[in-house]
Amino acid sequence: MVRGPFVDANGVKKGAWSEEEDQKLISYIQTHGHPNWRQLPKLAGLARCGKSCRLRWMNYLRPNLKRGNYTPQEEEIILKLHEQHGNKWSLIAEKLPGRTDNHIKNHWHSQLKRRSRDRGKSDSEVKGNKSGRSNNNNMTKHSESDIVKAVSELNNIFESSSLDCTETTSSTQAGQDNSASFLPSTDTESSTKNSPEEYNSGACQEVSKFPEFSGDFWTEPFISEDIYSEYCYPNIEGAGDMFSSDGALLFF
DNA sequence: AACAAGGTCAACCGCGTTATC
DNA sequence: AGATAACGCGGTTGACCTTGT
Repeated sequence: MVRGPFVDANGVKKGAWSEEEDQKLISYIQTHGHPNWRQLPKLAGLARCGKSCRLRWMNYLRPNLKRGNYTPQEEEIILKLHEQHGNKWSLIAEKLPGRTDNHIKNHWHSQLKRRSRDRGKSDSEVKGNKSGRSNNNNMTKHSESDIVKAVSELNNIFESSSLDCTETTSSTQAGQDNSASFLPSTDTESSTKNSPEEYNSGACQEVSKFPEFSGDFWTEPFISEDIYSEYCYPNIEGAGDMFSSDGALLFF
């Protein structure tokens, strides 16, 4: 799925990341943070450029990333925000905790672009589309208030969610949406070698303290970024500044 | 079963913006 | 104020996967 690893003329490694490289990057950022991406690869013992390290961390290794299928709510927000802002993926990503601009961009190009196009067609045209998923076809142009409302509803879900950091729950149920797979799984048999989940579990030294995330992203308590900073940036001050004292996200 | 076409997604590249000297 | 470095964003690529024929 990804370019095979190779070394360019400057001795900089490119292409797919190995597990060892991931662990080096995770381990370094865990301890030192990432005040300077340019210097980071050298200090971390990686033969990568800073950009590559940053991208790998931001899109794949960073704790609290949400992977797996997009929920209808998420897709709706993406569609609305894209309608309003265009290809401002980082801006859209800000409204979708756990999703990265790169992921959203990919999802847009692979699925939502088509759906958005269908919205511009008449109902009869859309019905004639054999691959059309009709659940969103009745949507119309969105006003700013629509978007604010949708995002606000999501924020309410996050803010109203309680979180007990000391609580551990049973391992995830078989067959459920793996959208919360950024959390380390306690089921070692089911974890896939080289999976991002496995990497992320290594990113946090005290993985057993993570509460298990056992349900849908939109209905389960959202994992507070305080936990993110506490467990994954144990040595970095102010890592949780982007969150309010009660743990609510300050994204909105 | 074999092949082709389209889909998916991690990663790279180039450029604009911001920070620092 | 200008030059340079560093960062971040959006577009694009390329290899694997899935689906259709």
